[in-house]
Amino acid sequence: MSLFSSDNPMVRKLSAFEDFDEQDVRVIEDFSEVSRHHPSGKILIEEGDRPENVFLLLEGWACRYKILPDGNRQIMAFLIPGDVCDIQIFLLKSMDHGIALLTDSVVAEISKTKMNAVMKDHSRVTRALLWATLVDEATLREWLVNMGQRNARERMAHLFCELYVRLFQVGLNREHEIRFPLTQEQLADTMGLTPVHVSRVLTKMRDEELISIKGRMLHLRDFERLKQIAQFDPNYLHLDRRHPNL
Amino acid sequence: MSLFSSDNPMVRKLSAFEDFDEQDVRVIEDFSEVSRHHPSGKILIEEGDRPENVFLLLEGWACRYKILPDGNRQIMAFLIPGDVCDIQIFLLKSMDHGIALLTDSVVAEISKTKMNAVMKDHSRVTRALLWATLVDEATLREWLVNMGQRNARERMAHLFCELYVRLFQVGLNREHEIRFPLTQEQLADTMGLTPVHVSRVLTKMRDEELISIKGRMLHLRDFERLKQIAQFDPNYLHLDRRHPNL
DNA sequence: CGATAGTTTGATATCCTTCAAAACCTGTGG
DNA sequence: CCACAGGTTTTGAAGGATATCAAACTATCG
Repeated sequence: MSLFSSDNPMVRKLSAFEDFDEQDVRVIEDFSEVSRHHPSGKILIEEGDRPENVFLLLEGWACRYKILPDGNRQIMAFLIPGDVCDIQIFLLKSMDHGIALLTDSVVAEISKTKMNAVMKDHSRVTRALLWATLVDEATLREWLVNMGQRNARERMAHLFCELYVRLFQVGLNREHEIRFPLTQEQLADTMGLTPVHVSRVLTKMRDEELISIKGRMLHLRDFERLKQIAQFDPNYLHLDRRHPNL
Repeated sequence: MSLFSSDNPMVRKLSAFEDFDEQDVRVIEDFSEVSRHHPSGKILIEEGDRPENVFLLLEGWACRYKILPDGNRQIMAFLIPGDVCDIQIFLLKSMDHGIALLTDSVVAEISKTKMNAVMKDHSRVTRALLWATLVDEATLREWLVNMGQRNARERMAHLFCELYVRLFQVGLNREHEIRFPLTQEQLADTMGLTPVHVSRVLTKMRDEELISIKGRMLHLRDFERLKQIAQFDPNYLHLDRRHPNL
């Protein structure tokens, strides 16, 4: 939390990296000034689009995804409150992937001019935004490790641990419990598995009292064992300043 | 190629994004000023290190990798001449992965002060460096797609296509032929497969006259079919300005 | 020329997919 | 409150892709 605390999810998130002063906090909160509700399923950016704005998620979940010619879909990231879709986005001529909402959400859009102005005048905020970009990239690398080196059960455990830590960071957890709006099909598209296999693995994990899922809530009943199964090391989230022992 | 052409691999690479003037080219070439030879296997950065310099690869190959507690290794990126290891690296308190040389190489190190000075005074170069970062991230996403949605044969084909295009971009290809220093074990660590299976798949691809490998050179004997097998779409490399039809 | 790293091959086991059907939710209209 | 529709989850049987283990073979390099 910043010295001047805030319930703005982006302030909470970036505070893991930088101590902000009052003005910094105002600058970040300002990003959320103009926000809109959008329904689940809404596509914020489509592959091929020329990016016009930076999106900032205030409430809800979104994902980055790519659809292959054969129709298969790969989800490459989840966005949760406080996350932005790439602040340097304007450098690209066209998007190489899409971003879609997974739940009804509240989204702010930041114009190119506003983003440039902030990056010119507010070095601490800029540093924090660039740090967030590095963390996104590190997360992507860890997902690659997840796919390459872990089996279905370990992958699942790893994702649960990551999401818990990230939601914790923005204050959206309860005690070992988080909102979990993903369908098993979306989980399958995330992990490179079939929904059938996801179902089997989840059933097994429930039987072993590792987790329970009901009503779109996920309860990590044995966080320690989940971390161990996943060989989960949160270092890649680069949160050490705040939460030395998650 | 830039208006003021250069055989510096970084100039060649970044020219895919930006037209540089003479001074820009000098700034980029200046990064290579102080360079050193290092032997294959040398670890440039180890997981846990506090990053001190930005590394720029001038000759040779390197990889980003992570080693899990159980000893398994995942390779998460290949660096080829012209590639840098993350210009924002100083924002991190410790590295979440290592970078090692895969061949004898020539490497330049750029100090924090030098990098900061360039980013302050040379906007075109800075934009190009940030673009390169975005491309690295996009490549990581494509690798995730590769792992999640493609089988061993398709993954392999995809990697070959990507490496050919990237080496083409810095002028290090021959006609459908590139240097290819990777062992099958390294390929396995890249694709999340066993060396045994990599061997079988490669043997099959050779039998089908898709590729041939001898003396650490890779020949793409049927690039069209490889692209098709991999569903290779180079859009994620964001090279459209230069090579509209690779 | 021998030592060592790298590659190939075979037999068998495991994980995950595929296909198909049934069961279970959840929200909606009557 | 019920019935139904659509999406989601579960279950079973069988097949395919990749792993594992072990051994032989082949480059490469001092």
